[in-house]
Amino acid sequence: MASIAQPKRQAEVLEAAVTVFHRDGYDAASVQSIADELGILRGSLYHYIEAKEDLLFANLLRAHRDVEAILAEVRRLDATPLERLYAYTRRQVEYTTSTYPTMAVYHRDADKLSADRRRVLAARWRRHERFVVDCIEAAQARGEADPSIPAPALARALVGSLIGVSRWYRPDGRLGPAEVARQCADFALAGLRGRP
Amino acid sequence: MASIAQPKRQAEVLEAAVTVFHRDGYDAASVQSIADELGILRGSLYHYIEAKEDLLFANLLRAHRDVEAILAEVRRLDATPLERLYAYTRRQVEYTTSTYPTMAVYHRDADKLSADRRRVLAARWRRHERFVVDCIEAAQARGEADPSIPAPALARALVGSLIGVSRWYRPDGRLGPAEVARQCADFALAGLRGRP
Amino acid sequence: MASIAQPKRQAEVLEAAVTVFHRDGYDAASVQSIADELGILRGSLYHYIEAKEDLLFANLLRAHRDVEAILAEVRRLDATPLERLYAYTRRQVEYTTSTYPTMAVYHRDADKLSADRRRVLAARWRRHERFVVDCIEAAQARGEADPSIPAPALARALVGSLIGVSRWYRPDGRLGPAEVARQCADFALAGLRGRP
Amino acid sequence: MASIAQPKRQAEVLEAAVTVFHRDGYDAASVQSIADELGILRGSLYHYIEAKEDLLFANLLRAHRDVEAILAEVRRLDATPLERLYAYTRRQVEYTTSTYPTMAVYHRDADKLSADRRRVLAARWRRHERFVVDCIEAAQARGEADPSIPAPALARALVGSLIGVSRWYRPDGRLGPAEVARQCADFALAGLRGRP
DNA sequence: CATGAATGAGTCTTCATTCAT
DNA sequence: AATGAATGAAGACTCATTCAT
Repeated sequence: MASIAQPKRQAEVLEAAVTVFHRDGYDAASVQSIADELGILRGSLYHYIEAKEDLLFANLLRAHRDVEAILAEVRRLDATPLERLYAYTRRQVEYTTSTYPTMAVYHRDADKLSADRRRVLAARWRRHERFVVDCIEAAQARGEADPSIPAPALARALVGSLIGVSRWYRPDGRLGPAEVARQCADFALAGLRGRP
Repeated sequence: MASIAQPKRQAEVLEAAVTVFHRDGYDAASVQSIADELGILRGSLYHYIEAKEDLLFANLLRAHRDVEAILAEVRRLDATPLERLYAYTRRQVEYTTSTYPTMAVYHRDADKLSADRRRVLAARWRRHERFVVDCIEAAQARGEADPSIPAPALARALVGSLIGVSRWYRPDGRLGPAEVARQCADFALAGLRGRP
Repeated sequence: MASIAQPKRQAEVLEAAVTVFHRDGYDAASVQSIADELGILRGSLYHYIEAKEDLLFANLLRAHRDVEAILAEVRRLDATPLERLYAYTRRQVEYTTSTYPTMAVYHRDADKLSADRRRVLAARWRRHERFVVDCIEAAQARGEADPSIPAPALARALVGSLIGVSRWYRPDGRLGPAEVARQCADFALAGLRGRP
Repeated sequence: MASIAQPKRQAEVLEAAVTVFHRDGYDAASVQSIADELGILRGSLYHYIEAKEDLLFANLLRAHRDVEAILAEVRRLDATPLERLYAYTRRQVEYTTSTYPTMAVYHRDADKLSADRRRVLAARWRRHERFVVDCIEAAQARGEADPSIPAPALARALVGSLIGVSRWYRPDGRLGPAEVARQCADFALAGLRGRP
């Protein structure tokens, strides 16, 4: 980002971008339509960015910062591994639903970024996954999670459930973020525990 | 599809397309690169299709036919609802992994289709979901599935797990289709059953 | 037309287009060659238009506006029907010759437009014809025009003569617009009067 | 034309072509649609022709042969110049209307031919015009045609009327060829005679 | 900060034509 | 005669980006 502008305007630009990216897909979204969304001209957008890709990257980077804050918070919890996983799941789903289009864009369009930027995100994503795997292994060690499935596989299944939410959730639906988060966490945690 | 050609060549064309769509994304995939994959000229591709979109649609339609065959097979099973769901989950994951790039393209690019075609797929998708919801409701009625989460929510969670597989599975990974299917089905079924 | 541009540039673009359309025919005329005529790049042309067809339509619409101004002027004349027809014929031919390529393009390429736009022009063209038919009927009623031929047929013959001019007239020929107009009007009016 | 085929088939091919050329315009008419009209495949058409242009040229050449037959017939008439012109006009209009789409294609699309072929037709067209001009000059010399307009100008006006017919005539209209021809000839001849 | 004209590379698609079968 | 797969050139149009004002 050229980032010379006032933070407020920057945030508006990012939000307009993520809205359009979500609606049209990153590739099909034109710089024009983002400018339209903001009520400015195409050329004027280039005061805030250097390239269209910046708008995607900045949004996804923000998502990572937010999610990492959730992780830090969960880490600070005085709780068993399974309780941590439950807390993580709920907060993650709440985040996904309340910032609605962001995570949907993340999971669909992150790989449209340049190789360099993709690597930056991938590294942060791996740390995220590592946290989940670690929790699951600890839970398995305590006999609280299904030992017949390797922790990485369980982690993929758990995270997959969370990602799934960004595919179907709509802010105007019947269920609010909290309820969705509860249901999703209950399902995932039972899945982790496995059959009695 | 213009479909005047020999079925074998048609199938090759479709496969080349899905390979490229998976690698580059539907929007970023050029007709040129699909032709390259086939070793023919860009223009020659238009013997088999009328538009690039046909290649996406034909692939996704085939996926629906295949999945519906799985559904029919599962329906014919002499089993409890939960057993049906288990069988469904395993076969679905086996299908996803063995036709590898197809379902990944489905879940990422289906909404790039024209409105008409999107509607066609959406209708078939709803029937698919309905099947899952029905099974879950039957299982809940028999006390075999968690009654504290509405069936549609459980269905979304279950199906989300399956879709998740198409996001991370790679055919050259350590786990084969059968094993992935087993782990995924075990996780999802435990999730359905809920806490003991 | 996207019509955001300065009117002067717009007019230059239209004129370049009509020149090329006349030289090559609408279908065979490439957007490239119109851009060449203007000394800009192919892509730059799309600042002024949304599609090649816009260039044809805008030119033909302008022709209609101009011709309708002639009709209005003739209507205001204090004259007999036949005198009106004579005035109409002369001015129409003068217009055709002085805006040279425009009417030639009109009569050759108008039916290349989309159905919608063709309808717009056809409606205006019918009003034009109606004016001529009305004048002829009035002249017949006063015994000043051949009563043995139906007015619509005479109108077609008259208008056909005018259109014919756009087929052979060249601005570098021996005859100027005024002379051509006089000759054409004398011929057509004698044709209307019929044999003595 | 490759002309190895039976004359009957050849004629069918030519007619299909002129029908499509008239409907779509030469440039926009695809070889495909001509093949469709004949119920054969695109490739098969190339047994009868070497290039699409052959179909246009052959049709226009046939028109010239037919028109020249009319001219020869009129020349043989034992009549005054004006009577000849009247006979010429009627037969020409009858020909135009009865072979309906052919002359319409001639006057709209002849200049799409290659330079060589355009020259061939142009030469024959000039002979045609010369005949008309000669008749008019003879008529003027006998005081039977308006002397205040140069013969070439009158010829253009006369021929323009004839061409005009091919623009609006439809075979399903109210007027038959004979009637149209009479009206058109009466108008044109009165135009030639000029004011009494 | 904003404008809007211009760029230039790239995309999908069409189509006349050829040729082995 | 007919087929239909393949060609290759050309066309309209899009769009991210730049820059003088």
